[in-house]
Amino acid sequence: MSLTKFIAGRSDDVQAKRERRKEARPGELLDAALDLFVEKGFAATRAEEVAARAGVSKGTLFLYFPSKEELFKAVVRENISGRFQEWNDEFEKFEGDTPDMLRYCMKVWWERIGASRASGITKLIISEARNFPDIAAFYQHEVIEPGQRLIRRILQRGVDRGEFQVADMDYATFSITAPMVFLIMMKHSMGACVARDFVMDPERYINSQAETLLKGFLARPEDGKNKPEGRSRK
Amino acid sequence: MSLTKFIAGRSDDVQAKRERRKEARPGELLDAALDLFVEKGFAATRAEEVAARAGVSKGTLFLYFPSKEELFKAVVRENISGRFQEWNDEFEKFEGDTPDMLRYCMKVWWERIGASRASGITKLIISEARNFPDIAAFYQHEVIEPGQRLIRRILQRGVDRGEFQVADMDYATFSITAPMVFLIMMKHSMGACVARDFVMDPERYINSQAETLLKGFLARPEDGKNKPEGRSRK
Amino acid sequence: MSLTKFIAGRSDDVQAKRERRKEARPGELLDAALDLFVEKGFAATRAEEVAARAGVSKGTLFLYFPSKEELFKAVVRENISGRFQEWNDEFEKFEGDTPDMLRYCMKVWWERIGASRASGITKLIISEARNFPDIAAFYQHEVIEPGQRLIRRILQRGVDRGEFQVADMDYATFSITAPMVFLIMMKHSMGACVARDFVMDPERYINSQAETLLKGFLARPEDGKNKPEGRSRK
Amino acid sequence: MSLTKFIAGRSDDVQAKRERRKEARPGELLDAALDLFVEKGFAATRAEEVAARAGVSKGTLFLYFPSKEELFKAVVRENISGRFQEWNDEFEKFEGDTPDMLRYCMKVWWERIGASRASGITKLIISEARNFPDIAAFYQHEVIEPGQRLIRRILQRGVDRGEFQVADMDYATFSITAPMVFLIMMKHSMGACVARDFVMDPERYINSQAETLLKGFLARPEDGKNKPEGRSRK
DNA sequence: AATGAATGAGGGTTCATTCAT
DNA sequence: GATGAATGAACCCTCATTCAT
Repeated sequence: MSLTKFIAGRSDDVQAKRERRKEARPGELLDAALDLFVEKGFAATRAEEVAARAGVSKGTLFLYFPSKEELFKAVVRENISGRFQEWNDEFEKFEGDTPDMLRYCMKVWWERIGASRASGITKLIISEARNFPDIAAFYQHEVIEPGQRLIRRILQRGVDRGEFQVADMDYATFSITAPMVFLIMMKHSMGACVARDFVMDPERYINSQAETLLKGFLARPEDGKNKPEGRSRK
Repeated sequence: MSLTKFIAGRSDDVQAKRERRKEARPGELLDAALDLFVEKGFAATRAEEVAARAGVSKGTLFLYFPSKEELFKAVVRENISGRFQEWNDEFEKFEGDTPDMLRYCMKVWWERIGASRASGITKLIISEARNFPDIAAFYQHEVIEPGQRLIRRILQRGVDRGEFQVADMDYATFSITAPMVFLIMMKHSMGACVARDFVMDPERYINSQAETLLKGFLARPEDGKNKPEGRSRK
Repeated sequence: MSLTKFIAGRSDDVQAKRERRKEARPGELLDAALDLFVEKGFAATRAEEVAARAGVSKGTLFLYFPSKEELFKAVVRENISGRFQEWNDEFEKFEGDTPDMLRYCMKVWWERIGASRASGITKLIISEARNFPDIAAFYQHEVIEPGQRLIRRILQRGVDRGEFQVADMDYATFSITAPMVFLIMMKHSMGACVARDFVMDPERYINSQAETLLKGFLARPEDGKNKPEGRSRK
Repeated sequence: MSLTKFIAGRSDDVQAKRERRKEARPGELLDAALDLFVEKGFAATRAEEVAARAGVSKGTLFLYFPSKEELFKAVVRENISGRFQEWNDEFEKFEGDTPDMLRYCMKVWWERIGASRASGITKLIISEARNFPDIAAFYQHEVIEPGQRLIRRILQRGVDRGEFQVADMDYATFSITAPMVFLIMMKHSMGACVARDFVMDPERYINSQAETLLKGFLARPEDGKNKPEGRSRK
């Protein structure tokens, strides 16, 4: 998943151990840092702790990243691989009906992002946005906007094929985004702290949410009689 | 309920004017602290800054709150509205149909929480949950669960009256919660950092979202034929 | 001597002790810092040590000076009081002959600068010039150049009154400056490290030097016959 | 005399070319170190930088010098010329008059020390004396004192031959030393930082200084009437 | 011998907290 | 009660030094 990890991955070959470790270092550090930043936030994470979790000393961390802030930025960059082109292609070739496409989209998002450690990044950025506005802007540009364009393209396909009826594209897009954000924040914030007498199964939630949204999007003749927005206040 | 409220003695009593400022101190500190904690997070907020914004000296802050952490907890307690009883009553007496009730519920949430400074608390808690698990648990208990019970009651009413068809109560509840969480995080995190070429109108978004969800909830004879969730279980 | 010291000087009045200490702090810190910087150089002086010598904690130092570098700059500024105007005036009114004037000038320099702790500043700046080029330039501007103008004025007076014969004004000025620099470096560098089997008496050295220079400057008819410089030009 | 010289084996022997670089290592390191120590001082010079400038790795530096401090001492030892015997011989054979001898002495000092990189050592030692008292003492012993003996011998020759009249031998010696120290400190400290609107030509300065001093030393019948030092003793 | 990755003690700086006034 | 000067623990970061390769 991570470029660095990938490089470091060739591990059982005959190679000087020192050499191999050197190549693996940045990846190990970024790994450790991701966990800790997600868990405790930027400020509460101590550089030494990151180093320790990566199995190196404090000094080594600063051998690879010039400052804690740069480490943070590297963590973000590392985990934002622009996978959107690939996904676009994948959806370009999708042949089923659009409701299935949306279901697949959300399922795939969960499997590849939501359920993976990458989701921590979103939590991290949302939590630290105000302290790292440039990172936030970068993320907006590199992740949020491409993601929303992808969703919008699916919705548009549904509309074009007469499958969906969408009153407001922008807000429909947010409707699909919201449960993802919600899920991530649950997973990494409240959910991590709360006794599990009731735990949500994210996959079921995603499915349930997809169906609920779909019922809303599905075009039907009688839909016109429902009070649509536009009613909308102020 | 709130310890801090108790200390501050802020009721609607009639107090001598000259006593006013002194009595108001803790409230002003909590106010300032809320703003700063929401804006920068717990760790990045300096005690002195809070004091300065409240117009008092650093020492005074510690006169009212024994530590920064206690200040944080007081901020949370102070701003966690225990208004659910009141809202329960309000909805108990609601006489319209349930779709209107849900619309009204979301609208009212936006007006009283989402649009007000109280929304900052949610952002704060979600961001800091991992560092303050007891606060998170407290919030879960005092806010999230009552809130969800309220929503669930509305949904149940719709089901009971034959207006809604809800396959899974829990996840339907989350469907209504998610856009609220999403809205708050946008408002206080990313949204605060990103150039406003496209800004969402939260009220319109809430409306749009309500309608989308409603379309999903609305009971109709043919609905049974839609593939329900449970389908793509892993 | 120091502005801050002067302010702090009003010490036996009835004043809150805390208040008084606050006013005295910067001066005490600058005092301690001067000693240590002169003794050990900038890098080898630890902030904590400065604080300790001033009788305060490390944190207090940074209450008054935002960084070690700013402390250094403050030490330099503090000790470079532009006394040259005052000295100019003093010499303007001088009524004796110019040889006496030069003798007086060097004597006074020794008493007021060379023998005082202010001389440490010169040593400090000369030693650290390469690491603080802006400080060096500042010193050049504020101290060296005014000092040399003063000396040059004296020499010019001697020439104008027919007492001196000066072939090259610039280099004559350096001839007077050199023993001062020499004396300071001896005092604060080598001299401080070397067993005192032979110690120079600075005052006698200054006198001796003055006489030697004066013999060189004294205009006499036969001087023309001495081989002047210009001879062994490269 | 020099330990480092011994290690480096740098004599004028004919060595195999391929061995050359290896054998030259310590010398190259000392060279680089001298430059950097002179430029930035001991503390501000980083071991890695020295190694880099010498074209080797950090580890190699510590292969030849057990510590940075030992490197410093080696730099000093290496560059402290024990040339005084040679110079003594040279001056023993000098046949001109003593004023010319003094002129020659200062000129030669400038050419061989002042103008060369060797002058950096003096700056270095003067700047770092307090942190390396043993080095300072060593320098005093090995350089300053032999140098002063040499000067004193010249002065004595002048006195013996009736060319000079010297009231105080010690201070006269310092009079000749001072401009050299002054010149070195200018060259390596202030002078390196200051805009060159006025730059001194060291050779001319040395000449000028020699003439000024000579005028002071030259014995003449009327000299007795000048107020000698001893006058304004405190 | 040479390398350069790794170490960790050391020092500058911050800031919550204390306490004399 | 209120103040703000003082404190010192904690943390980031540097860099001389070590050592496996």
